[in-house]
Amino acid sequence: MAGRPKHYSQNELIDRAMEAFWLKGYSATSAQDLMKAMKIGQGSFYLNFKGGKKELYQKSLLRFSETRIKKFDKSIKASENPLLLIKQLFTDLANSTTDIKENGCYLGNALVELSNHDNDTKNLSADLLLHFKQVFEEGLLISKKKGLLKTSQSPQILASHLLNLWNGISVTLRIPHDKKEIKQVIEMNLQCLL
Amino acid sequence: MAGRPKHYSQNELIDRAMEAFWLKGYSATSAQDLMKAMKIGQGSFYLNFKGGKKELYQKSLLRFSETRIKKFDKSIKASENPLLLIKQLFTDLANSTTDIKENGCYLGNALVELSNHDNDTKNLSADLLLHFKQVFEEGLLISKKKGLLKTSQSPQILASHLLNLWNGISVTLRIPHDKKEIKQVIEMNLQCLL
DNA sequence: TCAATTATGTAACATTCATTACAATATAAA
DNA sequence: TTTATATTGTAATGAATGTTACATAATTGA
Repeated sequence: MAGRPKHYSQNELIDRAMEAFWLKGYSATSAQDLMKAMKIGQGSFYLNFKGGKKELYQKSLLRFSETRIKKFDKSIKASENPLLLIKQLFTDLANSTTDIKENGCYLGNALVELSNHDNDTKNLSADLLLHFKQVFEEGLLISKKKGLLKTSQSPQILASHLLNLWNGISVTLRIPHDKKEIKQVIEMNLQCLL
Repeated sequence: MAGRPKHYSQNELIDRAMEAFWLKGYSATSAQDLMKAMKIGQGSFYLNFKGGKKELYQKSLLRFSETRIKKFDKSIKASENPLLLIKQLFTDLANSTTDIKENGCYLGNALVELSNHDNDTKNLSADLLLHFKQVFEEGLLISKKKGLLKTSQSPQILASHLLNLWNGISVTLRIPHDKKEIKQVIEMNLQCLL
């Protein structure tokens, strides 16, 4: 117990690595890219992440969930009208005011790229996306109790629909498009939340 | 003009390579994987595809479009009721009777994996997906003329919705799910085609 | 001040990667 | 049969990969 102090916290490192991974995906982001993004050398890299690149990536997926999705979860639970928050999430996505921009969903990208050749990481990203879906369902259940959601469609199916919409838009935004059109599509897809 | 005859047609090679790419994606599929799948050596590989792996991949994307999407296009144009064909496409997707199974959309995978680090290939896959969308729109226009599509929503927006639904389901299917639930989601999303 | 401990930076490593070079092989036309 | 031409298989190449080893540096507690 003592020793030379670290320059950075591990979470800072992970956040910087996440930026790099988000930009180019897992395979195309080299260990050198990562160390450059984290501003550390190889020594520190393999000291902090003994599992190397793969461990770092998985930790970045977890951190993504534990920051952004948890944040959304809390705001849903604290909100007077969760339906509005959900709608806002999607209009923000279309407006690219979030940092997702044209880089897709961080979890969805992992799911697509690593399916069929890294089962551990695939399962991890899938689990985290399922958690995202649960947050949707929670918001819908609360809304239903409050009388804000009047449709007879079950919150479970609606949550599944919302996760699917999220996955779709995250991909569709990477295709050249008219913003208005995407917004209309989103609005159409949210009509069921009445 | 003479010389030793080829063992295979180039399209046969591309089809076999496509299987390999579909399974593991672009980066994770090595040139050796490809030659093994195509059952040829390095000599033949670089003779047929002078641009190497990248050229082969792009040709596989084009071939995907020129076989499957064109096939769908023709059946749409020949159909009495294009709406039914569109619905069938999605229910087939949910049932995984197509060869997409859990490997996602071949074009969508390319779009997601290669965005932000290979612009040529990204643009190619995006273009081909836009063509897919046009086929949807065509089917909707025909249906409207025939009086099969009664909604006031424009075919353009509906086509955009269908492409987005396709992108979404292709990703969502990779998450552990209940088939019934996905089918309900699809049905809900096709309600607008009335 | 010295020892123990932890972090950092550099050099080296083995492996894999996509690709090239080239000799051997097989066919068609002359 | 010979010549020209095209395909195939093998060996080799050079660059990039992720990772390990280790000497150096910085800090705390004794």
